[in-house]
Amino acid sequence: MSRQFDHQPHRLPLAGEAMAPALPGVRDSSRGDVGRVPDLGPDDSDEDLLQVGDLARASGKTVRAIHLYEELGLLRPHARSKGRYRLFSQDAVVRVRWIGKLQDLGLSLPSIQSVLREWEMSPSAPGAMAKMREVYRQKLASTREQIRRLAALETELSESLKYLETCDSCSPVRLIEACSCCDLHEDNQVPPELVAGFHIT
Amino acid sequence: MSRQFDHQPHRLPLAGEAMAPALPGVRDSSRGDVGRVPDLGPDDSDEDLLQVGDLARASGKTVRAIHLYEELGLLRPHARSKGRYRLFSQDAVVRVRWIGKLQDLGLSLPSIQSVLREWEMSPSAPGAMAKMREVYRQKLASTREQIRRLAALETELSESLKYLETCDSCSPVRLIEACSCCDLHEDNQVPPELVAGFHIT
DNA sequence: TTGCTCCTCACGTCACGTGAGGTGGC
DNA sequence: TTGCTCCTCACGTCACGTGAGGTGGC
Repeated sequence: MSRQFDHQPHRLPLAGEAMAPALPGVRDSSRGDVGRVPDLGPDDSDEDLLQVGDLARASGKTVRAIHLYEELGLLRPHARSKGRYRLFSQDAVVRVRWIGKLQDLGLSLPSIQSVLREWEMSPSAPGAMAKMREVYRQKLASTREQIRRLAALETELSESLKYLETCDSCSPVRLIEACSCCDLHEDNQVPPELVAGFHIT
Repeated sequence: MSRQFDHQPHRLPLAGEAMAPALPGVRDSSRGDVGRVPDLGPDDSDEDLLQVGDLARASGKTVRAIHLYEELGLLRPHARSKGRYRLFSQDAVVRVRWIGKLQDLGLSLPSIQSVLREWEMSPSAPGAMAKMREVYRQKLASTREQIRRLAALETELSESLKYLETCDSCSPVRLIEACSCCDLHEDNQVPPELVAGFHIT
């Protein structure tokens, strides 16, 4: 089922490895730790590269979604294998999870795109942080509002379920039309909106 | 701005009113209370009909959305005016709000469609109620889960904002690249994921 | 060769948004 | 006539889902 991290990390030969060994900074090792190429220079990021499938499992997103994020410039594979397989660094997991969280906060992918561009364009570190803070401050407010809405819905659901409990004592041969003149509910209680919505039109 | 209920309810001449007065149950009155047609039979629902715009405002949905719901069979106008304007009964407001709540609970319109069909097809009142309860029971669980997720995100946002407060004391000429070796945060605190996500790739 | 994973199009889906071009009704 | 609201197509958008047809690598 899960072949996530319970095996050797992927080590595919990189694009241009044999054909253009002069190209620096683009290396890794081949699968199963056999055929590792000799080091060609100082490089600290040639370990533990992930294929899209691995990244998908590690981040809880689909391969298609990750392709889309890359298309939108939210993500870049660290390298490509000879067979054009995308190879991601571990950082990519953080990035994809980060995208998911911003989505949960209500940002669209185009919004995330522009937030990220602004960040990358920013000439000043604390300036970039200030913009980030503004976004997060607003999202904290809207998230709290969203929680309030869901909590209200939760209450409505509970009350509707309580109301519907009474229906257990109704006769199975009763037709739905009879509900409008039902007197089983205590104090002729008016049905909650989640129940009333069915009956209408 | 809001012309919702601060004026006379709409009273448009109904379709077929002059041409086919024999058609019963399809009536209302003309706008501004002038030109009201005489009653043509027993009918208790010819008052306070709403145009789509009114329904949209009253339910917080767009006209386009209401058209879509009608297309999907989730809603039917009580009647049409001579000019083919849709005329909705007050019940429609409850129905549209109900749709919105089920959407908030995570149901798609096709799902709502089938829930509604099942309900309308059900031969037994308590049987229909039992099915409704099953849906609501599951949705109560998923809503609680969703609230938990959002609450966790809320905590993360708060912590990220707190972390970012420290950046106020950073020099404005600092570049973002310097963040990776920043030592301003207490105990060399590791940045929260919502902050780390920016830095990556 | 088999089995698995990946590749690049490219069309489908869901819940609408957004005009285009026209009519209704005071 | 003006101003507002409505009508019916019909194409656009957003975040993917879902094949189609092909290749990579043990």
